[in-house]
This record gives sequence, C-alpha cells and structure tokens, in this order.
Amino acid sequence: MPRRSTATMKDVAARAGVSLATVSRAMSSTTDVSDDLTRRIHNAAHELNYTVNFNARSLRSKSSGMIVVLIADISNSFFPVLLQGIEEQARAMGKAILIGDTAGDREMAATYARLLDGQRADGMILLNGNIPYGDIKSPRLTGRRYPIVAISERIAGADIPSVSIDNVAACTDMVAYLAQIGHRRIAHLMGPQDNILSHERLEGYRKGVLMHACETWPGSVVPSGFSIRSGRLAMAQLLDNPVRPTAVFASNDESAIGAIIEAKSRGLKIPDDISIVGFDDIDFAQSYDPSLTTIYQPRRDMGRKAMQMLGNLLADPDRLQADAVLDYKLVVRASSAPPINR
Amino acid sequence: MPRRSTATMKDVAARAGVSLATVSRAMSSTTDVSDDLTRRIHNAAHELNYTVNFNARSLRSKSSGMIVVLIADISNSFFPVLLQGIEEQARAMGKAILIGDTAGDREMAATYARLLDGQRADGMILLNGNIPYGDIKSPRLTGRRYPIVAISERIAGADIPSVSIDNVAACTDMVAYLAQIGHRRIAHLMGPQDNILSHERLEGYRKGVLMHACETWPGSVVPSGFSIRSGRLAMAQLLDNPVRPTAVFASNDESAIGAIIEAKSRGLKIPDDISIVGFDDIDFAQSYDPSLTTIYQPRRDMGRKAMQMLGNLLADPDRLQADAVLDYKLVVRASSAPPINR
DNA sequence: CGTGTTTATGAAAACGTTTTCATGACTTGT
DNA sequence: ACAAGTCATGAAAACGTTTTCATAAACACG
Repeated sequence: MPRRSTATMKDVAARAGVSLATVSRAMSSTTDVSDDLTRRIHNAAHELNYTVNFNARSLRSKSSGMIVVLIADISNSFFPVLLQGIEEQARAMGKAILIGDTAGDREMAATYARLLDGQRADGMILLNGNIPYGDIKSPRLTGRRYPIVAISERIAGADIPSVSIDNVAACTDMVAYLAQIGHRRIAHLMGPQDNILSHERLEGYRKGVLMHACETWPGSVVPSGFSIRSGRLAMAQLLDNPVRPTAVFASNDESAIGAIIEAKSRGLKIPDDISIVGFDDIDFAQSYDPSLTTIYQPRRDMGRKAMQMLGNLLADPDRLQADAVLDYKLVVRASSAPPINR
Repeated sequence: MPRRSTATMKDVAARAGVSLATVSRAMSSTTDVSDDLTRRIHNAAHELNYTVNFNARSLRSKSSGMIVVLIADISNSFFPVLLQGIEEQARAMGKAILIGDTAGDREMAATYARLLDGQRADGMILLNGNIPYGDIKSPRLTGRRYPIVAISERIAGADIPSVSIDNVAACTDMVAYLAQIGHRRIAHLMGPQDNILSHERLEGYRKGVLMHACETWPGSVVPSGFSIRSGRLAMAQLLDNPVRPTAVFASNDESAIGAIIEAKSRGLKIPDDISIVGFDDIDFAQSYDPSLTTIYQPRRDMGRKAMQMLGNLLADPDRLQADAVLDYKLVVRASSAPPINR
C-alpha cells in the first residue's frame, strides 16, 4: 500500500520513457497528451506509488488550493453546519479548507491570516467579524481585492463581501409574532456589545416593539452574551425587576436556553408563565425541553454560498461580489404561547 | 498595512546589503547571524512587507508544520473541545492544524490523508477510527512509522498509538453506581455496530451487570446510534417491551437525550419514574433538563496529549509511543436517582 | 505540392526557499 | 606569535513541480 512516497515525476518519466514535462501535463490533465502516453504514464506512476508534491506544485503555480476559515470559537454550536456547507462546496471546487480557531484573539487571527500572504492559502472566509488586517479600510489596498468573504457578520469599515440573513427584519418578525399572539411586554436579552449582530438584532427588536405598540420599561433590554451562562444571568436580572415581561426574546439560542434554565429554577413554567424565544435554530433548539421558538438561519447554504463567492473572487479578483442575503425562517415551537391573562 | 506580499528574500537581501543565505538564516533564527545584520535584515524585511513563502520553505525543508485532523462528523458535540486541545498544543509547538470532515466517508478520508503523502502535512490525528490507508496492517510498512495518532478509538489491526480513556472500566463504574443506589433492572442503549467504542462500552456494561447481580432480560440491550434521533427510537423500543428497566444507560449523551425526550413524551418523569444516564459529558449535558448523569472525558487534555505524542513521533519516528489512557470521571447529576419502589 | 497552422513532445528556465560547501576573519591555547 | 579551531558570511546547488519556448511531425488549404 501507499508507501511513504519518495518517487518524483522524474522517476515516473524515466519509467514511462517520456519527458518530465509530459508527466506533469498528463497529471494535471489540462493540456492534451496522447492517450497512449497518458496510459503509460499513469501506469508508471501507480507502480512507483507516485504522489504529487503539493509544495512544489504550489510554489510554481502560485496557487495552493487551500482556503482558511477563521472561527472565533469552534465550540459555538452555530458553526459546525456552516463549516460543512463550506467544506462541501470547497470539495466541489477542488479546494481544501484549513480551519483556524482564533479563540476570539486578534493575534491568533493574524497568525492564520498570514497563511494567505505566505501563499499557503488562496483565500479566506471569516466567521467572526474579526478583520485580521487591522488597518484595512479601503476595499482595494493594492489595486486588487483581498480574496476574503465574511459570513453572518458584515465587517465594519472594510468592505468585504458577506453572506448573511437580514437580522433586523428577522427580529422585527419575531416581535411581530409575539405581539400577534398577544404579548405586550416583551423583553430583550441583548448579545455582546462588541458584536455587530447584537446591535442589528436589538434594532430589529426595537422596530418591532415600536411597530406593534408594545410596552417599554426601564430594564426591558438587558445586556447579555451569547452563552448559556450569560443568558441565565441576564434572565435573573430581568426577573428581579418588579415589572415582569410576558415574553423574552434572547439574541441567540444559547442565551435563550440559559434564560429558560433560570426561569425554571424559579418555578416558572415555560411557556405558560413566560414565553422565551431565541435566534439561530442550533441543533439542540428542537431537542430542548421545551423546544425552542427561534429564527432558522440556512447555515449550510450560507457556507456554500460564501465558498462560491470566494471562488468567484479567486477566479476574477476584480469582479465585485454583491453581498448575499439569504432567507431566514421563523420557527414556532413549544417555548412560546399566548400569555395567560390575569 | 500588509500589502499583498510580493517581495522575496532576494529583495530583502538586496535592500539589507547581504546575501540571500544570510537573510534565510536571520529569518529562521536558527543559525547565528550577527546582531547588527539581524537588525538590518529585519528592518529591510519590514519595509518591504516581506513574508516568507511557505511553499518554497516546505519544499526545500521537507516539513510543512501542518497537521491534518480527520473528523468523522464535525457537528458531533464531542469534538470541538477536543479540537481546541489539539489546536492549543499545536500552536505551542509551532504547528497549524488542518481539519478535515470526512462525513464518515472513507473516500474523503483518503483524500485528506493524501495531504500527508503530498507533503502538505507532516502528521495526522484520527478522530474517528477510520484508517485512511485501507490496507495498513503492519506497524512499519516502509521501515518507519506513519506519523499518526488516534484519539478515543483504538484502530483495529493497525497499531497506531492512541489516546483514550478506559471505556470498559468507565461503563462498569456507571453500572456500579446505578446498582449502588438501588437499580437492578438496567438497560443499555448500544452505539453503532461498526464503532469500536460501542462494543467496549457494551462490554463494560455487561461486566457491571454481572458483577452487581443485576437482571438481564430479552431486549435489555437495544441497538441504537450516537444521535438524539436514534436514542429516541431505541428508547421507544425499550418502553414498548413488557419488562421495563428502572434505569437506562445510553452509550453517549446525545442518545441519552433522545431517550429522555421519548420517556417524557410518554409522560414519564426523569429521574422519578426512570433514571437515564449518558456518556461523554458534552457541553449540553449540564444544561439539559434534567441535567445528565454521565461520564466525563477530559477532552481538552486528550487533544493536547495526542498532539504531544504526534510531536514526539515527528521528532523521532522510530521511538515507540505508548498508548495514553487518561482519567475519566463519573458525574452525577439530576437524571439519575434511586428507583421508587412499588 | 509548398506554405502555413495545429499538435504532441522535449529541454530548460523559473518559482523562493534551505542547505551544503567554501572562505576569510577572528578567537583560542600553548 | 603560530597552529588549530570557531564563527559569520556568501556562492551555488538542491527541492519537485509548472510553464515557456523550441522543434519536429502531422495536417490543412490553396
């Protein structure tokens, strides 16, 4: 079986009785080589257990076929399916992906981004709003675009093409739904301050509240985070407030789950005593008890789309890529219900 | 800011007024270069926005500094923390990791494994019992080991060093715990047939049952899978059986959650009517309702350890790496309790 | 048939490093 | 102060491809 390959094209050429160049051509199968020779070369290659040396190839051809994917935190349940989407599309385009977990650290992000400059990778997909090149402001620093696409979060300042859903509209929709089933006091658990998504979602929430004449009160918006823990903490704060909401709109599913845990721990029944809804529709959302009303994001498609756009960018760096805005879906499950009148 | 790098060492050399070789040495900082020159070279490099070309470097030095990590399914909640462990250690060793989701497909696994032969990667970590090189039987095909380490699942046949916990003992412990709090009828939801872990865990369960004189009955072991869905199905089967267990030991946390969902849907209270326990202690285990009694695996440490072993292997391919068996922990939470006597 | 065009192949340059080898300038020990 | 090392540096080879350029053979066309 595949012996640790040591044979080079030269060896294959010798064995097949052709020149080095012909072997190269037969391998990349781009230029035509006669059927006869092609066969002979492939046989020789197989007999010698030849495998191409990617480094040599990339060095010469100036293209590595690799894509860096930068993730803020790989343990965030929102990402795996997204990655699968990226990976699928990448595979279809003959590329491989290189996943870098930056742990939210700019320094790490920069390290991975260096793979671009070092030609180890041809392009980059950003999953976390970090711009590794701190100072990028202009779209074309050097007269050509960087081959970078952002998913889910638009990058402030730098105009990097992005794939996302309309977070504002989605949140307005969610509030509309809650209002429609009778809620008037709807609180919001806001995501991390430094995250653009948090602000977009807050904006959508505010719009909805306004549009449907819902109440606002001091403390109706509680700063939280995207984790279960922070959701729980924020919910505690909310419940300690004398004026209590009949529904809580958390900025993502994890914090919604945290909120549910806190509410339950105080003996509240969901959704009877209080409705709690999330955002993202992570895998666990439908398996939780109660199952979560939330906004579905087409994660797999988002990944695929991003990779496609990156492919276009790679093929023609000067072609503008329009931002892609995909469809979301409001998914009603068991964690929300009309408020009980008292 | 980093302009798309086009400067080469030659340019840096010219600017610094030294030879190419000296620049190379100053960059890799391995061989000594006088302080004066080092400074001058680094200045020149900085001014020219020089970044090393990884492909050229790897080609010449025959080492890429990359590690392939093969995962069967990246959306499996068991893996993220493991990956973080690997990544941390890799970073500490100056390596980068390249994650490949094989989607359980041998063909894909082989594709990624080819990166090894193609010198794009120096070593490989297996997270899913797939041996990409189908026919590997002997430990040293070519007189030297493959730089491969397996996590969690020992690879049958091929003797590849592995990092894992003692699954058999852990399962025996779990049964012992259940028996100790009074259970006598303990069922087992067995994992996928083709997974070695399933068999090890079944064995541990059997040992425990025998050791503590628990009952067995036709259907006390139900074939399941590692997903929520399969756990739910298996649980349904179990509950349709006239003889009902007082406790169910699922082979992982996801299937345990599936089991809980099914039990709840039939109006059963957990743990009052039936105890349900899992294995792995995934992040959601403590957040579920009820929180899950389970076996904690030191995932981060396992990742780190595997990477360390791989590092050793890389440094000295002929040094035998003993399998590492790390400590697990039985975590008792709310999903298990003494059976209620009737 | 002769000229011009396509086609398959080979020879050699190029990609940007690291590494080997050689060299001259400094140390060091006696 | 002289042989024997050590040390910093440079010139050039090497890594394994892809690509350019040249060439000879085959083909088309009037």
